[in-house]
Amino acid sequence: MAYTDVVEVIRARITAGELVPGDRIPSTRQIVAEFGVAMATASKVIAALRQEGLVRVLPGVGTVVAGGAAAPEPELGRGRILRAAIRIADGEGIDALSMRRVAAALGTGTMSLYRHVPGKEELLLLMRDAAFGEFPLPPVPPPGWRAQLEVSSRSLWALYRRHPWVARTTSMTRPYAGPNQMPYSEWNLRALTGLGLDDPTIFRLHLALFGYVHGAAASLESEAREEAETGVTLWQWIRARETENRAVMESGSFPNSVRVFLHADTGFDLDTIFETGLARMLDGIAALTGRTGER
Amino acid sequence: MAYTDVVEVIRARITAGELVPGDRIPSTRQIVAEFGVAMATASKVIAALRQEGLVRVLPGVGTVVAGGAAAPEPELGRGRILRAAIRIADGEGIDALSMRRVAAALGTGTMSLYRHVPGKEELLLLMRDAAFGEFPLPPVPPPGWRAQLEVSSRSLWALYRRHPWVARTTSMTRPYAGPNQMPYSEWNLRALTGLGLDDPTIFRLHLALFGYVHGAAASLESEAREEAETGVTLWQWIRARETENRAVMESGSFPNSVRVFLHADTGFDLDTIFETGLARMLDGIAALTGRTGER
DNA sequence: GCGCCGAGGGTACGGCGTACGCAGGTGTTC
DNA sequence: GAACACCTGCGTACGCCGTACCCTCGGCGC
Repeated sequence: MAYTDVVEVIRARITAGELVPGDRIPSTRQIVAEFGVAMATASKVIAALRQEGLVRVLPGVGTVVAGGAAAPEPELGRGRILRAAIRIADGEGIDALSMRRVAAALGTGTMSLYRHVPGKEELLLLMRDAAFGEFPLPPVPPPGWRAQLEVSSRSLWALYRRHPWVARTTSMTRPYAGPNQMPYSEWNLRALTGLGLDDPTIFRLHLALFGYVHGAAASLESEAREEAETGVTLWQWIRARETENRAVMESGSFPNSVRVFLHADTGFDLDTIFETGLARMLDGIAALTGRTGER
Repeated sequence: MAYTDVVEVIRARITAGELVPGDRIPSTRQIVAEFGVAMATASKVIAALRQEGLVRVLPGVGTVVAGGAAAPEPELGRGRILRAAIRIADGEGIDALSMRRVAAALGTGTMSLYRHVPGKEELLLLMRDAAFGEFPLPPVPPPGWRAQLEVSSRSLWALYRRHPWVARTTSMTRPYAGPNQMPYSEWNLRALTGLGLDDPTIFRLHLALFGYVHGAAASLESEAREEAETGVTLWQWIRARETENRAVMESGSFPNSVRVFLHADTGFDLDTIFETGLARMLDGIAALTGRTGER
């Protein structure tokens, strides 16, 4: 039996739809067993099919049927892990993200993940960078430092709103380090350059602005989510607490808190709060530079 | 031996200072053993002492000597747990804080903690509030809204610097809720009241300012600690990364980042960064109110 | 044909939060 | 005294977690 015969049989299985793109064709050893040929023959069969472009060989996995948009991923792969992890973190919260949970979502073994990711911390870093990749800054910045800082801050805010876990995992590793984070730093530093500020000041202003956006997201997100889950506003919750300090809180010692918190229902909009603080921060930078926003 | 004799002996021990407020007096069974009297007699002794107001009976724990502000703590107690937990979090980081670790530090069983604390989340909340209690605001505020906001913000900053874990655990529960946090909110809201701002705006400014301090602490603390532990500055670390993006970073695409980060050694002082952002934020509020800081 | 290599994955270890229940103490009542 | 209701300390166990270690298996170079 010539190797072309075997090629013919396998090609027939593919064209018949018996094997669809992504399926594994018989391995060399299986060919040896099934057709009673030598190892060299089986090797030649696969080489011929690969030559035709009918199949693709994935090292360490096997030889699979090629095909248009069908699973070009080598089964697992960093990208699939990353997407699954982000989907879990978005949907179930960062606390629900475990290596076992990710593996289950992918239908694979837990330890298989470690072939593609060194550990959970690195996975979080990659997730973080991938999230930044979803919110790229525009290629051409708007005119004026203020508009530029608004663009980057709002983009960062949108990122934190879309992926709340990013704000809460920032401190787990060195920040601003991934390739998708770098443009943010660069953008802000560029916006602040040329205004007559020295470099240490530019650096501090950049960090202060990032810190503000980050802090607003981190401290407000949990409150918003808790309120959404329980339907209890902050002040209602404080009132409902049965602690020993209930009397203190209603004692009249905190008149301003009572007055303002009672209006919290109308004033508690995350985006509005963020914009308020951002405007103050930029006003403060404007006061420092003595310019009003032109480049 | 009449029950009054036994009463006399125990009263003598108390007045002699042999038993101080909070100490347990002999239990009924101990009285039976020590004085050779019957159970009914021992009961009568304790009833008589209670009648005098000399002792207090704590159901299920014993009878203790009464006294002004004496602690009736039953050996363990919430206060000891709290102090041990804070000591661990300060010294070994919040990640090292586990219920088992706290119990070990106290030389007690893990589950004993749950007699005094509902769970870890509540323990963290109590720790947070205790930390706030360490940094009380002055009883009489300085004149002018700006000076007042500076006082509270710097006090909060000092708190975060002293107990870094506070900044990282804020989002785990409802913020600003403990009795020691309330004065901070009240202080800021009072400072912002009377400047012609409406309540929702006051609320937003307050949250924005808190968010800034919190964000600065949370995002800078990890960087500072990592740098202290490894001795590697941020830029050195980025340079040392062996990722696929090293070429990108050195490609000249980020000229401003390179320029500014190279000066990071001189500009990276946490307190200075904090003060820079705080001044900007307050300048921004000043621009909004049209006043410069007077009340 | 045979060894190599790299991917997938199973087992196990130490650690976590905490539900549950038991032991041993208490003052009071029979 | 014995029984009772109570409270505190704490041992055991369960189901999670991250991950070190080792095994299997397929394709490939020799």
